[in-house]
Amino acid sequence: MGRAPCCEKQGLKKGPWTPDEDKKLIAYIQQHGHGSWRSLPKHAGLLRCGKSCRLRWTNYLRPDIKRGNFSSEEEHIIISLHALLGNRWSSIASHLQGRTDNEIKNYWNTHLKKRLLQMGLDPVSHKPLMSDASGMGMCSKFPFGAATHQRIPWESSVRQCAAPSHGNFDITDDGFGTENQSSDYFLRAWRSDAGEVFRKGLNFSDSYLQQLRSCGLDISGFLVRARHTNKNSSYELENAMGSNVNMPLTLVENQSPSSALSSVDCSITQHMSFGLHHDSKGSEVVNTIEGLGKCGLHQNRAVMESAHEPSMGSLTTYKPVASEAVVKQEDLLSGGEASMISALDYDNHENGNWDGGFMQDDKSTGHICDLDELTPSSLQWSQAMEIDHSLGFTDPKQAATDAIKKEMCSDKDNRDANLNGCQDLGHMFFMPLLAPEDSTCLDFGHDGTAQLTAESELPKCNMLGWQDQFVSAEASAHDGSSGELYWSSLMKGTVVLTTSLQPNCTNATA
DNA sequence: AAACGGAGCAACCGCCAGTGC
DNA sequence: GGCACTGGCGGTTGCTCCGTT
Repeated sequence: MGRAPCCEKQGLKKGPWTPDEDKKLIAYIQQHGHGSWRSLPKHAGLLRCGKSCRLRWTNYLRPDIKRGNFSSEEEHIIISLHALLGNRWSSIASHLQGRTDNEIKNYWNTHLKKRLLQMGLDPVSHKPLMSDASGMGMCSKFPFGAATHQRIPWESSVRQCAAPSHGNFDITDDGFGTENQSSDYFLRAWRSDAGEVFRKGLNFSDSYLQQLRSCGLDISGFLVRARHTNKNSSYELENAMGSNVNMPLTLVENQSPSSALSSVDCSITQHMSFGLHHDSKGSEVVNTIEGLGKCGLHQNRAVMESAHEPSMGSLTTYKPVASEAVVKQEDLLSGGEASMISALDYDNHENGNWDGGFMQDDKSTGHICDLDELTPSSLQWSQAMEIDHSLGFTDPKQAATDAIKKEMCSDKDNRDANLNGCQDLGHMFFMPLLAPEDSTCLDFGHDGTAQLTAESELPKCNMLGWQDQFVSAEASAHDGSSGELYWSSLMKGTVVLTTSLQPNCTNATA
């Protein structure tokens, strides 16, 4: 196999390796190690060049090579890392035990690249393809492609659902003004025909949910019903598929990473709106907006539609935009100012200039409003969002993250690309600002990795504490040892946040 | 059954960075 | 600093397999 040799060297064989050659190579390396690849063929009795021997060994004969199909998790990691690292196959391979760069490269070119194209994503930039010239049916039918931000999974789901029953799914001209900010974009989507499908779903009519399922849409992570079950423990959540799960640290979804590409992103953020905040009086009514504030997600960054049912507490569905990020608020605040803050609202404009502000609970309305007097300038935000500054959290475990950081941030261009890549992928980062100590919250940090930490060692109410909780829970959902790696992959630009946090989580999609 | 074409993938090529002299 | 050598990496090739016509 392989192409014909372009320059035959005297007496050196090229082309496919025979079993006999493989045996010789394996036997020699097992006994002597490979040493100098240049001299190896001679010593091993092979009529090959050293380079060919090295390639054969590293790509095929090495004992720790993992053969066979790629798992969904591996696919997920490859896509995520490719979004961040590009065609740096060896770097990607270093995060996949037993996989070679060559194998990953081949798998990308033959499978994953096509899959992204089918999803309407440019396999190079991982951004949406433009709808006009691409000729892709989905894009031309549903003009989401013109949006300025990453097409996120929810949008695809809306499209899929809308396709059979809602032909007039044009949200580009609906009287909502000309702004193209993501929040408005989602608002328009929400008010569209397809959005109505979801709004109707709020009724939780079994027959209607069945209809939604029958049109091929996975809405399991989209609609959530919440009820505070008792004073001390968790909120009971019921998603649209009728499954019940318990907070804290539980995802509605329990699906494979590959299927998560279509919806899990939503489910996690929905959880963020619940269960984060324990009412000090143990009230049965969940104030979802307050919950949003507590997790650092500003309501204006989400399309929200809520219905209050006295018997069930609040029922809220929303979808936040993709460009949320973590900021270390201590860099911008001092003293008592922090106590006024209930949320962060921030985004990154195309020019790399961070913008944002602090949010405060408005007790009169129950909503969160801008806290203008504390809103930092764009310059301050830009400085705060500098990855080595605010996103490089100081932590005793920092040494464990250095290697990854070095790889990600080897130069400024790469560093910026990495940061932007995360945002472009719709990766959301949350910070549990001033959350009460008994709160339960998921936090997705940006320092690239995290160590597994015993529960008793978890710091309360700080960034790394939440991070560790996540990792711990995640590790328990997997096999313990993979938690750290998986977390690392998540933090390196993953498309979605996925997997269940508790192994006994009800599978909503079953 | 034969021809065809696409998919999959092992293997090669050229380039580059690191190292030692 | 310049050169040669080595190993590593990403892009590309072309053979084989397999499904379709």
